Amino acid sequence: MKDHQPAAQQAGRPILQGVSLRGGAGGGRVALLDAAGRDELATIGTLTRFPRGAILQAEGEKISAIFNITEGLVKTYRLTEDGKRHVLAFLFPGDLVGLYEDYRYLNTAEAVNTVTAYRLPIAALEKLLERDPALNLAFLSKACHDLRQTQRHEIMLARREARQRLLMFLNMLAPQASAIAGNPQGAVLSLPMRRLEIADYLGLSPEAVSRGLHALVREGKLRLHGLHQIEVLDRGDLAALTG
Amino acid sequence: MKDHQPAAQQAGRPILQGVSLRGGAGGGRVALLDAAGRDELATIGTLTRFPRGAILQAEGEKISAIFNITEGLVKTYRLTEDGKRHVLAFLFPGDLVGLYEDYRYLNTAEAVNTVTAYRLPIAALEKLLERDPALNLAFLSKACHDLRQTQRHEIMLARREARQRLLMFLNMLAPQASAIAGNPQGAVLSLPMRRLEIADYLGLSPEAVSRGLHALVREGKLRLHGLHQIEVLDRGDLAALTG
DNA sequence: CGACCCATTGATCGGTCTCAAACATTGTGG
DNA sequence: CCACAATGTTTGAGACCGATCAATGGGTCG
Repeated sequence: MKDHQPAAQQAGRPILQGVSLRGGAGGGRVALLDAAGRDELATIGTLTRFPRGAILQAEGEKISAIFNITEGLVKTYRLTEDGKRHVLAFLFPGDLVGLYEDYRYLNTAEAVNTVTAYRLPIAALEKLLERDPALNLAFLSKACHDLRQTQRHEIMLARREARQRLLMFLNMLAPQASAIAGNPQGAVLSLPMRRLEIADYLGLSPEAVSRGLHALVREGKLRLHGLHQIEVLDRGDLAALTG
Repeated sequence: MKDHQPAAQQAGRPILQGVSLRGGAGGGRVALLDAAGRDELATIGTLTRFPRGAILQAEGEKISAIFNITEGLVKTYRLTEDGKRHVLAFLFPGDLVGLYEDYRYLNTAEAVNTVTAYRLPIAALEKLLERDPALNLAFLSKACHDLRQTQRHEIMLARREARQRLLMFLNMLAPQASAIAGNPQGAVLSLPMRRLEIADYLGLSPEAVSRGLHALVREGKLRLHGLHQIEVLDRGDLAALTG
């Protein structure tokens, strides 16, 4: 139970988090920027606030800035021609939003709950990256982190059964879980997103998500406290699926 | 990793390809390194040759170097505890192999056919990245490129029907296709990998891949010339799924 | 040229999607 | 503060699609 340290995040300053390319910290998520780097980003950035449902950036839109989340949860998604929506990632404080190609956003980014984020104009950011190698390295580290994360997501999607996708999903959220007093095996996961959003992330129907979760409850591995709090009773089953 | 031999010098020079972060080239895949950058990599690198089936690096192994492919095709995969194999990517000349975390490879990389690649020792590469901002930026560009590619792959996997996954797969290979003389609509795709490898990449059984391909043949959209050459008769259907 | 591996084809089974309806939660205005 | 309305969630029944198992045919490499 070493995690749970969002203490480092003041809502007022940029912060970049991820697993560093250099080892250390036992493979845990750490700050990729020192104070100087954060100050530099703060210089060019503007703190912005988004209510739930707000679109930070839309697929195909000409890029003007990327965002660094300091509070709240953001989802990025893409729409397919048959009207389905695929959620590519849930982004937390310390993450960057705004992958682009040919200076156009690839995905739509939407606030899942109330979000505060630093808006970093792309032109200023590029100049900064050109002249600050440390910042450049931090962004490279972050990109590699996101790449690893996306690969894990991909492996989740390759699982055929809803049950296993759900278990891997819960496992990915485990690091962010708060420990339960008196039960080191258990933890309470906070899921701010709706069932439909989970379904779009897992490539399932919301019905399948619901059925899967309740099946795990019946098996005695989970307990639901409302819709957005999940108590993991046996963390062993989850850990087995890290692959 | 016992079956690799140093290769002749003329087999290639380091080359890094991808869609640049800066626009230009109409979003096409371009060289991310200038001559100077390539020379720098050549200085620390060793050209190496791998026969089909050779393991360039194994999941969980302590990292010693990453590879820059100059010829041939590499697949990266991860094994799940139920014995299934998920292929994360097919890597072509101009690509990098060796994503790691905590200085251990995340995935296994295997040569699909005869491969030549530059072996770049990680320590030397890190030093180079520290003192050369241009190289650093090129690697950041490449990481973003791979991230976009992985997201496309993810969206493919989220498709429910085998037919659509196959179409998106062919569409991703389209840029590498050689045009057919006299038919601007058509192209010949080269698929060096086996059906099983395609299946592991698409999250399908090899039977489903076979059935899907032949269904497209029956519809008159494809023609097979042997197992590794696919002629695309109507490129329109593919383009519709760019996702 | 032969042996092995891979690719194809066929039949059955299982799991999720879909459609539909009951239920719970959230947000709103009186 | 409560009641109502609008979403969002859960549960059920049937259809569809790919996985699996099994067998045949074709390529490839020694």
